[in-house]
Amino acid sequence: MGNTVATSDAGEELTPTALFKCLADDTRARMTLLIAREGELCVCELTSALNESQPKISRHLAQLRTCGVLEDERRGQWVYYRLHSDLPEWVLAMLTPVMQANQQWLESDSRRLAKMAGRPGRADVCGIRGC
Amino acid sequence: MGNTVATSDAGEELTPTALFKCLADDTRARMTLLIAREGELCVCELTSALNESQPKISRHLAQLRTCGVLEDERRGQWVYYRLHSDLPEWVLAMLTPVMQANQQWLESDSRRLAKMAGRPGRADVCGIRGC
DNA sequence: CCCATATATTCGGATAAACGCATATGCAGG
DNA sequence: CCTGCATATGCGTTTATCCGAATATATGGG
Repeated sequence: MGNTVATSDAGEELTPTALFKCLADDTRARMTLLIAREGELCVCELTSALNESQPKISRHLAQLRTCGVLEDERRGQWVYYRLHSDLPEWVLAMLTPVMQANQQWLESDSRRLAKMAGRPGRADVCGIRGC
Repeated sequence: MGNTVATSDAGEELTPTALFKCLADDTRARMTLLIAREGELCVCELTSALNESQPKISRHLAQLRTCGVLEDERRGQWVYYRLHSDLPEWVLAMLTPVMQANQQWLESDSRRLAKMAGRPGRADVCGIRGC
């Protein structure tokens, strides 16, 4: 089982400008806020949620990972992305109100995510919890 | 006395992406955080603080004004910029921790601002309060 | 009215960012 | 091993962004 935690460690220090640049794209902003809300999501979930091509999603994820905003972990055939565990406090303090106040902006994405068939690692098909 | 409050009103709604794009530039990020800290600053103060050309500062200020992040007010020969009074709460909630946690990142800018000679509307020359 | 200072805008040109498409890599299962 | 699904990356092109230099507008004062 190839479980690999990517300790990309962000290398560079995360300045305000660098962070804003990372988030200054529709795809990246939506993904980051979705991930902040859901805890973690794999590439195929993000592809469905944002309704974009897989290469596009993957390339933007790589950017967020390189910036140190996200970290990835492979579990079997899927790669899950979540907020980087070494993220400075102020980044979380910044992201939280943005996410909370913009739920409606994420609505169509979260609707597609909820409707997605065959989600890995979750109770599929049947949307009822504990089914 | 040509006092003019620019009610630019932001027109468009401020999405997370639009906001991040506004701030995704070193000049704009620095100016915005400096203004958030100082309350308001005029163009010549920002030009000194950031040590950049006046056209460059002015162009970036225009962008921040167009986005609805800043509002401007002319007082005599100077134009003062401050955070837009109609800014959604979540924008302030986002900016505040960024500003507070990155004082050191703003250090050289604030040092230049403090040392600036001939600042309008403030006690010049002598740096001592109540002088 | 003219000058000095403060600020805004226009114009090319250079650089970087984002995209679509094709392709490579990685893992699971038969 | 071979196939299928998930994910990543390389490449060429289009598009957006940023900049310096020059210039335009606005204000206040003699």
